[in-house]
Amino acid sequence: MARPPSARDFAQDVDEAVFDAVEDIPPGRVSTYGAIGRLIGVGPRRVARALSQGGGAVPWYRVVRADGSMAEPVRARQAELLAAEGVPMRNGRVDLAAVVWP
DNA sequence: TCTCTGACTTCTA
DNA sequence: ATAGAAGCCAGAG
Repeated sequence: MARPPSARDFAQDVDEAVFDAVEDIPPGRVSTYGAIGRLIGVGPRRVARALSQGGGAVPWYRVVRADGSMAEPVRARQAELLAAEGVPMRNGRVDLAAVVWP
């Protein structure tokens, strides 16, 4: 639709970029909020927000914190899903050195 | 307009 | 390794 860009459209575009980057993560690998945010050009909190809103359509569980830990609300579920993909974990934290995705 | 909050990160002690 | 503080981005009241 020919229509002047608005702030809301821009935000939606950023969300798409986040989802695209998350979908691009191969199975058995994980990435971090900060890494994705830097690739896209937004802050890590913006990535987390995008996933919390519409992460249901993407492998959000392949996104973990910078230190390998996971978000509280989904921590148990995420650990289960990652373990199912063969992601090595250590005391509740993902072994980023082994599965981190550039 | 201001303030609070959140699936975050990084620095310093 | 743990803890506290500052920074950053966007939505809700």
